[in-house]
Amino acid sequence: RLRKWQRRIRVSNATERNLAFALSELDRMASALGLPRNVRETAAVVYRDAVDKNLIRGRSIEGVAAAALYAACRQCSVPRTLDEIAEVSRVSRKEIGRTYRFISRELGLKLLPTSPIDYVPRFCSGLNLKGEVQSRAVEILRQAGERELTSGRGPTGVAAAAIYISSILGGERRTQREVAEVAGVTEVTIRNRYKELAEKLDVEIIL
Amino acid sequence: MNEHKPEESLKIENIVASAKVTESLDLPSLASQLKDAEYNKKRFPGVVLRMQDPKIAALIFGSGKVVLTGAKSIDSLSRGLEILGDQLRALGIDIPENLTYKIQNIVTSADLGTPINLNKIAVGFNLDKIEYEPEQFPGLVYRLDDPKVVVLLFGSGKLIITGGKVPEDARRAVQRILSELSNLGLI
DNA sequence: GCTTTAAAAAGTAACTT
DNA sequence: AAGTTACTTTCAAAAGC
Repeated sequence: RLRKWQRRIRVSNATERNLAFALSELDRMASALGLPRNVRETAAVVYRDAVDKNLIRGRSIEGVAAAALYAACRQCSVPRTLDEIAEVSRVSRKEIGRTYRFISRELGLKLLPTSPIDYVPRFCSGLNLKGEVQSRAVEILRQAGERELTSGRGPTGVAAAAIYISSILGGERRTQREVAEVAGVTEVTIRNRYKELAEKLDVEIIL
Repeated sequence: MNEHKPEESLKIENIVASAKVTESLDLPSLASQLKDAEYNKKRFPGVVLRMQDPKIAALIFGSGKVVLTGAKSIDSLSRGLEILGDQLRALGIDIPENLTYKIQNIVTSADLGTPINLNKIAVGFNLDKIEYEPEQFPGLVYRLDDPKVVVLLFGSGKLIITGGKVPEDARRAVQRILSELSNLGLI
């Protein structure tokens, strides 16, 4: 019947319109965060999967888009914190986190907790630190992980402390304030993590 | 102190219970007559009454139903309800002598006595019963089906068990977690 | 889902001294 | 840099938006 066709067309239009809006949102947020294309594409796949499983019901397109982008960053090993995603979204950090948990579970994303190591490249380039300093920071974090110095600590704080230490070891010292700035944590946090790493990893530093 | 007997470290930190003390209550007059009462209908539909003796906070509703929170033992919870009943009777309200209540949630703390690696637990335990986002919160959230409680595990080995209805739920939860950790060689 | 209550855990944040 | 306060997470009930 004609009615049926009109309805299909209407639904189809709405669906396409919503998808187009979601994709433009993903692109807008990704651009604001300077994310590479593969992350945007991953986010688009996550979003489409969420739509296919009707996970949008009762949720805002923007919320799901933001959660999809957050998940995509983690899947691609270029994590952004919930706060960073929230900064370029109109949705609150709390809502993004809640939606992320939901789609993550429903889509079976099985994402492991974010590793501090994944933050090293971004933070180091933000501090103009060479690859050698970067490698040393990664090594410090690897050891820290083995010695249980990362349990319960914020990944960004631990990564920042490791970078602070490696920048000194590599003769390219960055102040706690500079590192804190790019890592988005306070100097107090860097100090606490740094003291812990320094004493438990016998990485003696002469200042 | 409790290093070798996690079960002896169990401590009830808070009990939430509900009860029905009468058929209906006039909250505005209650709020004005009770000393430590607080009432802002715009903010919350119930009267908030804080008791000092057993340090308990009571939420009193117009339906005659009440919620008690803050009790650290079932005994103090009972005493708190009795005191609330007496205070209402002192205001000339008919309140039954033997008030009954229902425990809705018990929050218990415990200590495994040994630090634990949350990352390894996050990998070893059933992924869909666990949530561990150190960026957001330092504790690992573990949802058990039996007993039906939620446990927060910390790197220090300390735990918070919540959602239980009886004290025994916390003990069983700790027992189960201890065996699961030893089965995985994580403790 | 939100509002209000209470309480612990450990990390991080924001102020004040 | 030390202290203090406060917020993150979990839970449940209540009446109503």
